[in-house]
Amino acid sequence: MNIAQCKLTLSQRKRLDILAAARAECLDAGFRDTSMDRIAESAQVSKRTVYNHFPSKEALFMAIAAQFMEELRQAINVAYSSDRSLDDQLTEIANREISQVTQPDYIAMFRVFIAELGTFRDAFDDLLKDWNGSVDPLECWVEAASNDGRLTVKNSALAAAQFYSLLKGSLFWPVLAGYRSSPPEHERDAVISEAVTMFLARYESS
Amino acid sequence: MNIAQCKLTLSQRKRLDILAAARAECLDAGFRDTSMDRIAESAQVSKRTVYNHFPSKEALFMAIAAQFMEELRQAINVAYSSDRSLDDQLTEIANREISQVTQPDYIAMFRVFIAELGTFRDAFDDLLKDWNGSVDPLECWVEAASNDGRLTVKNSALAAAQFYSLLKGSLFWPVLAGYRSSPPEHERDAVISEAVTMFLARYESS
DNA sequence: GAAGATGTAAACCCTATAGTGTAGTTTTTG
DNA sequence: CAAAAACTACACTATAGGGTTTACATCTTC
Repeated sequence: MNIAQCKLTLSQRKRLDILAAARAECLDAGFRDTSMDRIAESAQVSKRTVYNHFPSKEALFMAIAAQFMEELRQAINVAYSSDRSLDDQLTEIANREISQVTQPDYIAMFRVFIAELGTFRDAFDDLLKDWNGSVDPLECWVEAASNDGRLTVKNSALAAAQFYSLLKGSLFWPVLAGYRSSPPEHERDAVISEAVTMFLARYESS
Repeated sequence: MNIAQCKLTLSQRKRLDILAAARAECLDAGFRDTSMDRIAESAQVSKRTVYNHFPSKEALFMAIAAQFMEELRQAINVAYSSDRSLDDQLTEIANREISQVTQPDYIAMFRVFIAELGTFRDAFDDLLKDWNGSVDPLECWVEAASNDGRLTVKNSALAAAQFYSLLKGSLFWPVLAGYRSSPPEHERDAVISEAVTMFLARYESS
């Protein structure tokens, strides 16, 4: 459970230990079903120390959420290339997206957040504000391909959303919602390939 | 909060009152954050009566889940028509699906279930068993249109899933996950129209 | 090496809530 | 109407868990 020691002060190390432990416990049992006592024990830290770093359970949870979103911000940066086929590039984008989105931890964390949406809506809204402000890399890609004359797209934001929808609608959301299990590799590939085909059938310049 | 009186015995009425109250409280605050006392009060029933009908909070919750799924089973039955344009028929299917799926109560209930997924996974799996066994009406529609020679589809299940994905990926899932608010009417229409266009661009027989 | 920040352990308070037991009242039913 | 079944009010148990306090130990930094 301990983080690599590095050159951090004891206090900083403990803080990271607490965050890591809290996160692990959340993924394992959900935020509601873990207690500050358990988190402290799992982090090998006294309960009081937890409260020294985080004034309340709520604050600890929001710190986890912020940390998680920070990780997601390492966004997929797919630059458009006029040399490679569109099919190739879209398949690569899709594979990266799906790799991220099918990680068990990602799904579990997402579920935990949805579960707490009712309680923490305001705090979440704050976190989402700048996230929603950022530009979607796929949208940029679509625009670039459009400017290059290889796609005919009017609304690139909508087109990008459509592509994501085709992927996640089969491979992510139903798993998150718990009405199907994680898709096997061959299905993953089939869905991606069909999404690319459909997208190009609609938007590729003739 | 009372159900229409009809010719039910007192006991039956109470049972329905309890279910309705529990459901309302769930939608309002989530299952975890409502108590049996509150449910009893809201149903205008003594707490003991609640426990006479449902042996535990868990049992009560699963009864709500079963009731909810039963309602959803009143599935959309869109018969394929060889007279009407495909565009028209798909738009109608989409509108019905989206109407259902954008109801605030539907979304809230879905969220509650996701929140409890960790705790009740086994019980949910039982509920899902026969739900997953049933045939998807859109899949039937696609097959009918295919047999009629107006669509060229190899995998109709996947094609149906793609169509749903295009709709829900913009209009439902992000709302459920809480990272966007309910879409305004004009966006709803635009997404539906673009989904239909994309679907036909891919599958309509030339 | 001393001051001040930080960590530790354990007891403690307070509140919420699932679930039960009981004694008495109302509704259903034969 | 009488018996059985269901409902009610209410007190009670048991437990969990967030958060605080205290007395003492350890680490960081000047």
